[in-house]
Amino acid sequence: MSTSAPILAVMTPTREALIAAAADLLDRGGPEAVTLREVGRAAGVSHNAPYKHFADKSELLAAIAARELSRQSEIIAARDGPVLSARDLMHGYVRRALRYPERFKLTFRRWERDAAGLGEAASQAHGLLVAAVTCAQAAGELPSGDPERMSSLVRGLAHGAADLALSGHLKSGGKGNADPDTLVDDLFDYLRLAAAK
Amino acid sequence: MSTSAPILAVMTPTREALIAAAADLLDRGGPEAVTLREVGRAAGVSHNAPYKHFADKSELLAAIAARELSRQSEIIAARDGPVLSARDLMHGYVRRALRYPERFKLTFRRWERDAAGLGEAASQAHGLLVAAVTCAQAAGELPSGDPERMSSLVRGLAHGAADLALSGHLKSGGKGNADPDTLVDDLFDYLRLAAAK
DNA sequence: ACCTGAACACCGTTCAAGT
DNA sequence: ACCTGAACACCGTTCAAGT
Repeated sequence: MSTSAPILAVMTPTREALIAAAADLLDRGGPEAVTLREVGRAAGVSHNAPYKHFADKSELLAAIAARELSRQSEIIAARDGPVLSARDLMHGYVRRALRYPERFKLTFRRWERDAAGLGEAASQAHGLLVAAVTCAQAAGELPSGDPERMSSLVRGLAHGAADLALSGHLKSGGKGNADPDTLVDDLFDYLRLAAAK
Repeated sequence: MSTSAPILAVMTPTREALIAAAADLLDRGGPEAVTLREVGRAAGVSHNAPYKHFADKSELLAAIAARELSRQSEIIAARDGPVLSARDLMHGYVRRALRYPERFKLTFRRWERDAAGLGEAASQAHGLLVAAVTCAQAAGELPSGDPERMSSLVRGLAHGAADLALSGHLKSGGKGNADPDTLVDDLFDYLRLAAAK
């Protein structure tokens, strides 16, 4: 029974330490602070030991992004309370983006290939949202229609609001009422109105 | 009368050539392709001539971002036809993001200071949207309320949909109906329904 | 005022060994 | 199988001059 382990957990300790060190450097000083030499130093290995675990620097960064997407799913799935609503899911999305801005920006870079199982981690997180949206549609809180499409709509807003906030493009207004969480609530409120026809 | 010139037009030709060369390198090969040496070569000057016009590399990149925001405003303002609707404005926003993905990503980096008049260029573009949103609210196409806040909502969705599309996070669905333009239209359709109470 | 060439420190990557 | 140290090409930045 205990022989089956999560796929992503199959990692040598050194590899995991390298990813952790790189993520830490990223959080502290942005992408420019992530040098393979500093990563190796922080992980207690030589400056080119990373090449035994990743093809190049880009692959190490992709591993950070994949880890971040997986953690997002884990945080949601590990809740013992009631299932999160689509609205709460999006508030969590915004919250994590604002808490780890550099990881957020890194996660949504334009990655070349389907590197480091990044696609699987992303679709798993998206699946949880689609389920929550379907539930909200059944309750009449969201308009009916393709749940995938509705999920993309609400996530598009949450993602854009978070990204605009991080890049400082949401504070032009004097009242300061346009923070990402407010916009998420606004959208859900309007969608409920639209659902009531 | 003709003595007053646009502020951003006050630039030495070399400075402008450096920005153009850097933007071109960015479009072709992403941020990693933008090296000061290559920029100088493309502009026909030495590899450190940029330091006579910009404090460092970051300031040159910020100048590209500011130019991109200004152009966005110019494109909108230079139309001789009828004033663009808020919906068309957002379609144009998505269109430009997909056409120049690297510039789009660069524009929404987390810039340190208010570098290179980036803030002014951004608020000018935002002002055009607020005007269009106010107009749509008067016509009953959008719910009433603070126009700034409503503008942030629609731009948040357009921005997020474009960014998700660029990073490949919008193609998970099988039907492929979740492209950014569709999401923009969906939002405006739902908002019109909500406006009709 | 604007530009150049040499120089320095640093980084990604490779390679020949080492256990 | 995993790691190390030296080496190479490249890049951002600085500086002393040059016109």
